[in-house]
This record gives sequence, C-alpha cells and structure tokens, in this order.
Amino acid sequence: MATRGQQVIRHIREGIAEGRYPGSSRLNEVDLAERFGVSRTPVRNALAALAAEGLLDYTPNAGYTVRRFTVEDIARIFRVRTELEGLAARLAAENGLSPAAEAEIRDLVGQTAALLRERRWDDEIREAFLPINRRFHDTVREAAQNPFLIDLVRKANEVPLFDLIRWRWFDADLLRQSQDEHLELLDALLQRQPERAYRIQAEHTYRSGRRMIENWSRTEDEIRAAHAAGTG
Amino acid sequence: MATRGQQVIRHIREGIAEGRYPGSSRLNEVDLAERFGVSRTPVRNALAALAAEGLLDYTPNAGYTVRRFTVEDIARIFRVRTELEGLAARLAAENGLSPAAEAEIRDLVGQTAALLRERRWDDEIREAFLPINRRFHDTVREAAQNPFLIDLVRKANEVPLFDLIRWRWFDADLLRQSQDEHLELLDALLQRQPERAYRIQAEHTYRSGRRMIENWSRTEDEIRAAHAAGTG
DNA sequence: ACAAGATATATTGGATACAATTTGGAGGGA
DNA sequence: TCCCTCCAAATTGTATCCAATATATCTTGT
Repeated sequence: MATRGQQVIRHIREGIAEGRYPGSSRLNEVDLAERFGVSRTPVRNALAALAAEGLLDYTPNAGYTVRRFTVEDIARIFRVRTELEGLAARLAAENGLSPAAEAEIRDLVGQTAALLRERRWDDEIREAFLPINRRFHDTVREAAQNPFLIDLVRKANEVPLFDLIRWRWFDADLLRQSQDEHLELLDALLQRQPERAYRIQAEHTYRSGRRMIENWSRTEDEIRAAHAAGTG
Repeated sequence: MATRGQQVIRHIREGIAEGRYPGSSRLNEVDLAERFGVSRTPVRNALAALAAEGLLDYTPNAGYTVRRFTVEDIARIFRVRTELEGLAARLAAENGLSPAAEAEIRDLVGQTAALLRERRWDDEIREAFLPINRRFHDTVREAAQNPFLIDLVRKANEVPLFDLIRWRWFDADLLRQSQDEHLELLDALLQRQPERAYRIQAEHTYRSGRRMIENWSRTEDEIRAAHAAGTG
C-alpha cells in the first residue's frame, strides 16, 4: 500500500477534478487533515507536491489555493497541446508501430466499430467509449517513445474539470467522426507518414479544444451552483 | 524573507544544477537537514516539491534520488524543446512585438554587437553574453503571451547540469552566428512572419540541442570526477 | 563455505507540540 | 463616519518524538 501522503495527493487531485474544490478556493490544512483522517504532515507534503505540479498556487505564510483557469488559459493550453499531440503522432509515424501497439489499436478500433453498430446513443455507450478512446491515444503517445513528451502532455491534461466536461457534448455523430479520424490516423501511422499523422492528430486536438472552450464557463458555473446547493 | 522550505528548494536545485549531487545519488533527509541547519520538516517538503517537478525520483519508504538523464533523454527533451521554442516564436510573430519588447530586443542586439566589435573572445565576453542571450529569448517567449507555454519551456530547461555545460563549447564564431540568427528572428517578428520565425527559432534550438548532446556524457564524467576528487 | 532466517541499525512516514505570521475585529480618536 | 492601532484568533512554518519500513549484519544450520 502507498503512503498516506500519496493517498492524500490522489484524493485532493480527484476532488479538484470533480469540482469539489472550485477554482481559487483556499485549501485549509487542518480541514483537509480532518477530512482524510490524518495529521497535517502528509497533507502538507501533498500540497507541496501539487503546487509544484502546477495544480495549486502557493503563497508563503498564506497557504494554497486551487489554481483557477480562465477561458483564455484553456485556449492557450490547447494551443500548446495541439502541437504536443501532433508531435507525438509525428514521432509515432517516424518510429512505426510495434506489433503489440498495432494489435492494441486495431482491437480498440474494432471495439468502437462494435459500439457504432449498436446504432444507439446512451450513457452506456458513452461510458464504454471513454476508456477505449483514452487507451487509443495513450497507445499512440507511447509509440512516440518519448517519456518526456508524454509527461508534458499528461500535465497539459491535468487541468481541473477537464475530465468532467470533456464528454458532455458528445453524441453519436461525434463518435462516428472520432472513429473516422482514428482510422485515418492508424492508416498514417502504418504507412509511416509523419506529416499526415501530425496534421490529423493536431486537427483532432484542435477541435477537441474548441469544444472544450465552448463548454468551459458554462460547466464551471453549473458545478459551482451544484456545489453551493449541496452545501448550503 | 521566504520560508526555510523555499530556501531548501533553492539550495537543492542549485546543488543539483552545479553537479554537487550527481545523477542517481541518494538524498538523505538528515544529511540535508544538517547541511542546511534546519530540521527534516522543511527538507521533506522541498523534496516532495522537487520530485513533483520531475527533478527527483521518489520511491515510497526508500527516499529520493537525483533523476538521471541519459544522452537519449537529452535528445528526446530537445526534440520537444525544438517544437515548443519554435511555437513560442511563431506566436510572438502572430501577436507582434510590443514597443517595450521591441526596444528591449533592439537594446540586447546592440549590446551583442558591441561585444562583437571588441574582436576578442575571453571569459569576460562570454560572461557578458550569457545574460544578454537569456534575456533575448525570455523576451521572445514573453511575447508569445502564453504563460502555460513559458512554464513548459522552463521545465524543459530545468535538466540538471544544463546550465553548466551549455556554454563550454562557445567561441567567437558561435557568438557571431548567434547574433546573425537573433537578427533574423527579430526581422521575422517585426515583419509578422510566423512560419519564418518558427523555422529560425526551431533550427536555433535544434542546433543548440545537438551541441548539448555532443558534450553531455563528457561533461557529466568530468563533473563526477571533479566531485570525487574534491571529496575523496 | 554458503544460504536462510533472525536480529540490529538506519531511514523514512506520520503525529504532535510549539513558534511565527497573518488576518480579522474591537476599540479609540479625529 | 472613517481610519488607525493594537490585540486575539486562526493559520501556516518548524522542530521533535515515535512508529513503520527497509536495509545491513550476524547467527545458525547444512
């Protein structure tokens, strides 16, 4: 089992991602310690780590606050993510796919095709697609064989609330379109076409960012309202 | 004044950058605490933060070690840095330079020109050029108006020993070449040519990375030897 | 001599007590 | 009413103590 400090890091990270600690809200050490049933020591270690990661802001003698992202911040983040994800696809095409990676991706594409064949769109389908999509892109990034790049992309994905709002607007058309792009990307990777892989992936990420921006403020407000209703 | 924890972070960071703690070396909490004249508490906070930043590796119940970078790691880092720095230049060209930024860059270019006119190459010239060069590129990155991108580039520059070996191979020819590229980049920025700015900066960073790789192992060995001689 | 287990030592993880700093408000004066 | 000062409460920063874990050492048996 991991240390308490590690667990506290996970708890706080999840709490922030799920909107329990809204942007700019202050994180009180004793409150967190009581909530998790531990002393302040592991809490402080967790806060220091999360601040170093960029998820929290820290002011000496004034504590930690949840880093707040504006719509402009999200746009800037996706401007960078577009290039990083595009670069990962380009490198993956340069390296070529390992037999294991190709098998994995083919399997994932096949699973998505099965979902599409059901010709319906409900929560069940969506919940099934989430891990498939994540594993698809994880596999592509792995194929880039650049742990440093993977780490940066991971950090760029670690913006609070991203997980919550990423799929709210998802519908059947988008699933089909997503599958099309995945198939094209797979083709580019197998054909070893780095520039084409870059274009496909960059455009994919760009559109994902545009949808994210469209839904950002609204979702943030909704979560804030829901949280206020739940506590007040 | 900052807290002791902050000071310890700075001390350890500098120590690693200057090779006092070689790659893979273990960082003992009590040793560090005694060395800095503080208790283990601020040391532990500092270690947690530095590990979250990626400068240290952490294993539960086994402590922290200085992250070790191989030649392959450096190559991967520069593959990413090339794109990130290129992206920053592209965005700066899209945004255009503020009057203040243009004045700053013109001043820095002028200072470099003055250094070149001296027609000599010694430590004094080199020491004078270091901060000029840093401020030049900082200004360009600032002009990209993307704090998130700046943060990633900063992290990419935070590899131990980079500061030590970055300029060892520098000579008069490279100073002249550097100035030429800076002038071309300034021109591209003023002309608002994003693609050209990207090309110039990406090539600039790429070559810098190539030189870094050529000198990496050698420098690491030298530092290790010097450190061993100093302590043994 | 060697391996396996037990014991001792060193090191990290966590809890608690105390010091330092900040923050909020009470009180008084202009 | 406004503002300034000072004091008290809350909060963070640090030190120290103890527990848990890992690592090294020493038996002990074959």
